[in-house]
Amino acid sequence: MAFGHQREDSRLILLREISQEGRIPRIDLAERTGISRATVTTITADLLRDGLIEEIPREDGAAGTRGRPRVDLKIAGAAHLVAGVKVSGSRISLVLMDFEGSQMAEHEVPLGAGRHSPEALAGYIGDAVAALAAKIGTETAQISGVGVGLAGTIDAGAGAVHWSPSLNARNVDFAAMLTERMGVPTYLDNDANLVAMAEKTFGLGRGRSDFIVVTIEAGVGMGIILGGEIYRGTRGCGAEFGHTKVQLEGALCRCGQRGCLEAYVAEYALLREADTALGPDTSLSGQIARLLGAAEAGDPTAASIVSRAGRMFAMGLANIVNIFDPELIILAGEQMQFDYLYADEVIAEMRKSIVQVDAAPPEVVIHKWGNLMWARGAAAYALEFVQERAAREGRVDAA
Amino acid sequence: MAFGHQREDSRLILLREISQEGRIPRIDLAERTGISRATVTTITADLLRDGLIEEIPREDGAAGTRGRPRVDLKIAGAAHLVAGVKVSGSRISLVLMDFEGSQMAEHEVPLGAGRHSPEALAGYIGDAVAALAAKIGTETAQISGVGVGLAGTIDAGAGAVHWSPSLNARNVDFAAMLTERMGVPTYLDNDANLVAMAEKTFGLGRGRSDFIVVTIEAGVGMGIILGGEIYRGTRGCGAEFGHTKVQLEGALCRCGQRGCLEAYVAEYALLREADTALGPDTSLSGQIARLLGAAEAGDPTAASIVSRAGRMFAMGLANIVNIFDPELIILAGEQMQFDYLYADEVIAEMRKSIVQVDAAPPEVVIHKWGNLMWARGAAAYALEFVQERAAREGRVDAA
DNA sequence: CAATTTAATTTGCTTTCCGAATTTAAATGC
DNA sequence: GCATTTAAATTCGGAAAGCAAATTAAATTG
Repeated sequence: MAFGHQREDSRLILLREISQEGRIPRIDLAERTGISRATVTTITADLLRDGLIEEIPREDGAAGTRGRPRVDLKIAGAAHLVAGVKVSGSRISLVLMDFEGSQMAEHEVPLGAGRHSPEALAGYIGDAVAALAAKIGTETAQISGVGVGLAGTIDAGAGAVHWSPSLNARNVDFAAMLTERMGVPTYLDNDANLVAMAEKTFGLGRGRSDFIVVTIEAGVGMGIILGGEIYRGTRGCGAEFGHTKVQLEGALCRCGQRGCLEAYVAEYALLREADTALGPDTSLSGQIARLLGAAEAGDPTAASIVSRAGRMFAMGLANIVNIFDPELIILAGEQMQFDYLYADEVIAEMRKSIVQVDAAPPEVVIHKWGNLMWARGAAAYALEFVQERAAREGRVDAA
Repeated sequence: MAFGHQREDSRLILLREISQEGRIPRIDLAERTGISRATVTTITADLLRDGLIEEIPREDGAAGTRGRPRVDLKIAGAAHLVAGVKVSGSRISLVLMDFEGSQMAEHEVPLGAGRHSPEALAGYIGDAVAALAAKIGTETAQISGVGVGLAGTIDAGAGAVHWSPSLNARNVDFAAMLTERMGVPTYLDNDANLVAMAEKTFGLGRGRSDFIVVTIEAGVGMGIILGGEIYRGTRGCGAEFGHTKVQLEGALCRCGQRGCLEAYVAEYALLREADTALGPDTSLSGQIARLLGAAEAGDPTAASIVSRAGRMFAMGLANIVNIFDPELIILAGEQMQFDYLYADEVIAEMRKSIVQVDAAPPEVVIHKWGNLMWARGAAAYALEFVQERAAREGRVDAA
């Protein structure tokens, strides 16, 4: 029996397949997974009994074919609840999802700027999750898993925060702390990885197993999906795209080193140059807009600042492509203000800088999303764990 | 039964473990693999019957312990033969290995410079393999697998050569051609990957599952091992470390682009600057020596050339670390003449350029090896496939 | 030489999952 | 309206993998 060796067993494989496809008949499940029809019947019967999946009664569109009609299966939304939490500098954003991935509620609470003690932050998160659950008239105890995204260097496997701008302590076993505080299994990850997760589950990376997500906000982040899994490096602190070097002895980065990509393309990098070129301005975002406007209007200094940022970004991106050879790159961002980095010229320049082979260069897509995407990614991350648990446990005791 | 689903089955897991450990008693196999002792007994009995492994009669050193003595198992060298082939610009290098990985013979034949037709090159390789087999009084048909390493962009999975400096045609289904020509399954890969393979199997990467190998010869290459497997990118043409960009609008590379790492550290890059600084020289390697000597002696121009190459190399290396966060980097090279790139200052500079976290920076080791290491990597690559086949087939008909 | 210790094997059983045969639920033909 | 066809789903018997517990084997110790 394949029981002792706890590798991916067929229950999980089928559950994942159903989840990914949304709705799918048994015969297609057998086809896609290579599991025999007989076994698919047995296992899906189990999953149905356990309340993890449901049959969809009629497939209206598919009339007219002879033979016994296929019966689509889907994930039973009601089986579980998961929450996704994103902690940013100024607030905590949350979403509540059912087992199907449908959003049930969202919630935001302000968070005092600066660093917090781990205990305090765990408390804020716990309270926010409780408030989130209350929105659909339930409570924290009914949630099967919570995903939490945090900026900083995080060891997702161990659930530890090595360092984060939101915490005033280093090397905190934060996942365990949250799990204990809420009484719900909590999974921690770096926020860039969560965007990758969101793209994989709901976004443009759906169905793709190898792609890279680049995010720009205050800094430049990257999430890498290899073989359908988040790649984290050995110590869980790889993918520091923003601190790859694009210039020897280059511009000063806030990490203290020189020549980091971030030191050319991040907001603060443009601001300091804008101040030099256009004179200081009290409004930060206003100043960026002024700079872009001046560049547009033909101001040579402003244009050179913006164009250099774009070319540096293209160079950094090309390096990623040369190393990973991904099939898809998703440029994801919350704000429109980084449009100049996502411009066609920049992408074209990147294409010119990669190693030329016969195969087509990687697809590059731009995906703008709102604030809650981070939290949705966190929820998707938790959902994977909950699916795995649900598949492993024979029966689920939904209250 | 786990038969229909052909995932890694226990036979292969145990065979691999024995192979990796060299010699290991059953009880440790059970311990390490998580397979029960009962099953280990059953499976190893099978493997013994099939002649794939052997018991080692006495373990002399381990006397003095109570209880029934452990009986070490090892791979049966005689079970299979594999060959490794490396095609370089001027010759074909080959090694013959037994199933244990012990070298049985080596062979080298000159190869006319320049490009060859696929048919011709397949012929040369086939003849060379036959000559290799003849060295131990056997023939090609007795070899169970051949690994072949080639420079160029190669799709290892498909066995296709997109482009290679050794071939005068593009997109050749070269593995199939060799398999047919020799009547032995042949596995193709990029030569940088083979060095990684050699390091993993025999070298400093032994027992490591995540590391990176950087090679310098004419160009700069990289092999990436993630999770014990060679990472190849989506289209099998990633890891182009030599063409990552280290300078915007930088030095001209032979690939036609500007600012590639290679354009600062490769032999030809140093040569063209050396010619400018010291005047031309007819002897290529002599000129490099002259340059290094002058730098050593305090010539400021020469020193600046060499030091810039070193700093550029450090920067490229730091980028790799920032992206992958490997536990180990192996700087592998055939020749001593790149010592200046492997100098302590260069490594120190790299360390300063990576993102600082609490965890220790990756270990960096330098490994110099001879010409046959490539071929040994190719053989190790073929060996993996032969092991897999042997584990899958119930019985092996050794002639 | 009996007791002890540890490794390896044997035995009986459980679990998983397949192939083949069968049943089911429709559409179609007459 | 009823037999026929078609395709999906299910049932049934069996085979393989692999475990736990009991047993056997080979050594040391007192």
